[in-house]
Amino acid sequence: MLDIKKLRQDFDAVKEKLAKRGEDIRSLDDFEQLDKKRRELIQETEQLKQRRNTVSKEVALLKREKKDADALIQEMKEVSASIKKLDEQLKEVDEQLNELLLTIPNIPHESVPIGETEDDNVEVRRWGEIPTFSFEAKAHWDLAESLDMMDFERAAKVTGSRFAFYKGAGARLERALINFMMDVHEEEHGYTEMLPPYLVNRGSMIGTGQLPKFEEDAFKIREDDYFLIPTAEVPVTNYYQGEILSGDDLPIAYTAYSACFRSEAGSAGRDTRGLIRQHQFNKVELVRFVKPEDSYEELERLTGHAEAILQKLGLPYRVLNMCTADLGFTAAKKYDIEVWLPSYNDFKEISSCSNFEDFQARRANIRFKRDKKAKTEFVHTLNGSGLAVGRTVAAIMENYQQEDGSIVIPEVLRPYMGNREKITPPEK
RNA sequence: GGAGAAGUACUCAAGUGGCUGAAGAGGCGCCCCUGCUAAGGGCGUAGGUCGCGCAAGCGGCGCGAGGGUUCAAAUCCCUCCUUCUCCGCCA
Repeated sequence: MLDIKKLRQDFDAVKEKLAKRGEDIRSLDDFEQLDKKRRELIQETEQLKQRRNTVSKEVALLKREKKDADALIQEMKEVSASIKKLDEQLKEVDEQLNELLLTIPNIPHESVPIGETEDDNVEVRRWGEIPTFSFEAKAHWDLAESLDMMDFERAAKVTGSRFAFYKGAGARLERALINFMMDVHEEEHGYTEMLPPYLVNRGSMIGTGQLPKFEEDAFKIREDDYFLIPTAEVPVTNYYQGEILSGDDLPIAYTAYSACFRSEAGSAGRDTRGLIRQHQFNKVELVRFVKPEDSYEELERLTGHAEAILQKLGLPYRVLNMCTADLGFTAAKKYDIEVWLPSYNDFKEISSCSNFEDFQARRANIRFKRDKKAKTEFVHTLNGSGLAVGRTVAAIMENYQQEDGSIVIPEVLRPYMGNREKITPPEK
């Protein structure tokens, strides 16, 4: 959510910046009129309320002295009726304005490249050697079959498309990666581990910006107003919803593993095979609550934490500075980390690291005080995948495959895999 | 899921319709006294948010949330949320 005062003051400048996103921001046109109407109503109703407060005291005084107060009471009946009417109007305008503000995306940071398509994303660095194979490399879904690591067909029978059973070494690899990632972030990067709820309420989904605009992307529980989390970002960021933190405690850093659920509405026909695009997948998430002046430095740090996992696993990747068209609704700046996937003969997103500045903090009302006497300020929130686990499994399988059909396990993972060195077909 | 009870400020807590625009205590801050890691005294402590204003300031809203009754609500009524106790069920 944008600062309403800033929007009021720099309306045209903000509008211009938002236009660069290529988003439909026609709703902004109503802002000035609604804002004006709202303030008029507030002034009117507050004036009447002040009158009511004053007279109420006079009435109380008269009553105590057993004097007649009927005239005043009669007058106040009318005043109260007017207040009620005005308050109703105000409530309606407030709701309209709020609804409008909730659908306006964040303002891109000045370091974000302006662009119209994903081709305008800017590669900022690359790490690792893209592997070459002396044989025909297989896609992970084919490897999964020959090594009996996953079963997509039976998952379709049991649940539906875009679900998977992990089996045997596949299940073990997924679990090993979760533990490995969490351990690195906890022990080496200073994050506090968290295991959040997988269902959240509507307020939380609004807080981090999934709602109200993108309700069709989420799975909703029918009878309660609960949603399956699309990412641990939602419960973990909303952990401090409505709170005022102490400046001394910042930055606060949490790493959380969770299953993630996405309806993938609008993704029909994309990435239909394998682990790349599932309705349910595992992810280790990084979330940071920081002081505003630190947030861009913190974004670099957080991105580095995600990259460290790929480096330890020896997976080649590149980092992109996402352009205005590809920023998403909530981010002021976003780096995507893309891992090399031989089956795509291309890089594929495996992590997304964003600085939301105070956009989420305003929605979720997360503030801090620098010291006891300081004014409250909004924190800046950041998050990033550290990493998407299923895609990491796919990347390891494809990049570490051998001519004999086996998969070499990256060294750092071996302690988590019963010290095995490679994955071979299960014995019959 | 059933039955009861409760939610007041940083914490504890008083408060059944109008001198409560929330007593008192603790804590915290400043000061005094005394002196050395004790004790006492004084003053301050509703923060937050919204509106008007260049500002000092003025005003509105705030007693879990949202409605309602009333000239007037922390106080009465309704709905919801949360917590606690007992029962049921369950990992």
